[in-house]
Amino acid sequence: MTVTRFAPSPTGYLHIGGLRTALFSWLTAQHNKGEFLLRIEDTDMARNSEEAKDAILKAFEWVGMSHDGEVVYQSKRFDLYKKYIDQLLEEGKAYKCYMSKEELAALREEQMAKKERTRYDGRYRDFDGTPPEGIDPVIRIKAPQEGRISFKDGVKGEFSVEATEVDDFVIARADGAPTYNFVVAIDDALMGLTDVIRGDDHLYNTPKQIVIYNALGFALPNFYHVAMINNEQGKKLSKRDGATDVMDYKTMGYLPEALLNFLVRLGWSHGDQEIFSLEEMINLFDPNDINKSSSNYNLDKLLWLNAHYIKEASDEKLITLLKDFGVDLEGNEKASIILTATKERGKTLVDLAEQVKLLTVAPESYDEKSAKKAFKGEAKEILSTFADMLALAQPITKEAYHAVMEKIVEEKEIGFGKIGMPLRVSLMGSMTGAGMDEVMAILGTDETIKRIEKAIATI
RNA sequence: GGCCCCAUCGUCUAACGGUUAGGAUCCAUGGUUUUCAUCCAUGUUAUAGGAGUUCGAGUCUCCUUGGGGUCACCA
Repeated sequence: MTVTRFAPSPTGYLHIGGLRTALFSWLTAQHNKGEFLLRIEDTDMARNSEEAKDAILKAFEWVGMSHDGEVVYQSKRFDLYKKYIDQLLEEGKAYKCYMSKEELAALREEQMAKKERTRYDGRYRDFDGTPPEGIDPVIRIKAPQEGRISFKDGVKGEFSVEATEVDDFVIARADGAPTYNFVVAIDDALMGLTDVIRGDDHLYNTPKQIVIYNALGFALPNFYHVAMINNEQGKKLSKRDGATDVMDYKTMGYLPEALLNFLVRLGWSHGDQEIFSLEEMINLFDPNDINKSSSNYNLDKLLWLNAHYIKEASDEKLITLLKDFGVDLEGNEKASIILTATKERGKTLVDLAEQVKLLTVAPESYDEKSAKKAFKGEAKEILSTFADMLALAQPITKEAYHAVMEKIVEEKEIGFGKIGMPLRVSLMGSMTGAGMDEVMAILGTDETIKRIEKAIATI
């Protein structure tokens, strides 16, 4: 059975790039009817935070990517890691290193001065003398000293490094706490991972983890190292490039399906297809099809996708979503007609909420340019006559309102714009928006007349 | 700096070594719409540069350039 995972460290919010690799992992699991596990990498007690962990979990909930089984916390597995450290020590595959941090720093500086690669020199690898006083040793793994460490990567292809590139790295700190590369290898193996899909910033951790897999006799999973997402200039994505926190997208009025559709197309494609439902993604996704090159983040496409998913969304769904944006249409008998009049005009839920408010809340003021253009000449008189005609006709449907408009155009022998423009500004405050007949049907006769009279008073 | 990875329209991407280098987005223009938006149609824009292999290179090789990653008792 296919088992994949996402393994964030709880030091901040869920990053948009992290969500993409998580999505790739999740899709791989779903496609193969396998499992997608979640593991919190909280071995660094100093940097962890409970809030960060909750924020990550919340983001997953929002996008609807559920994980299988219980969330695994590395901080609760220290006994387990300790057992493996002791085992390696016993088998002579790991050893205690008494080098102080100062000595290590000095060594590093020396190597840098000689423009060499900085690496531990293995001085305690075969040490059997008397250890120096007052130093709590770290535990280092005996990494191979010659040959190459190689593996097949599903994205990058065959990948290998010189064994000399991997030094005897620390697997347990002086205080006994295990380190990242050590616990990742153990957990990935013990949790039964078949496919490890992660950012390619982990590419160089893989040889280290392979050293651990080999020392402990674990079978290797398949590795997929996905290239990073950069900003539009091809530079590393930072906060200055806009939102990097997944939950910011919720605040900005994006639908999770739009965000996921956007992300799945970064580094992956299926012919000319742009729109993917979750089901289609699951059916079509294969991590072996992930592109090697990094991709750049660009908001245009996300906005386009979001507009698409808003147009597709059902009224019930939009009613629920809009509640977070200050608009409550629950129980409003005109909800449906309001949404059909507005949903094509909003690229985000924020936009959509504004459009809805234009209809449900009378304009406070009139856009200066629009008013100047619309409230001139005989506009005042036309509006007044129109209000009278409405009061008399008491139309209800959109068609009935349209008939009244046609009537005034005919009787006064004017163009449609002569009534349309001033009416629009009176009702909406500016010259844009939904069809007038639609708007009036939503407002109702009383409210329409009220807004017209208010406008007339300002002319 | 050492080691490694990457390179097609502005952006996301497609193209058994053989296509007029395709689609989407963006932008522009036109149509529909009394307006805006939607929708539809049309158009502009790309194989980073240089060698080589080949009858034939976006695709294979090498160099250059550019970008990225990584070199912790962080994860």
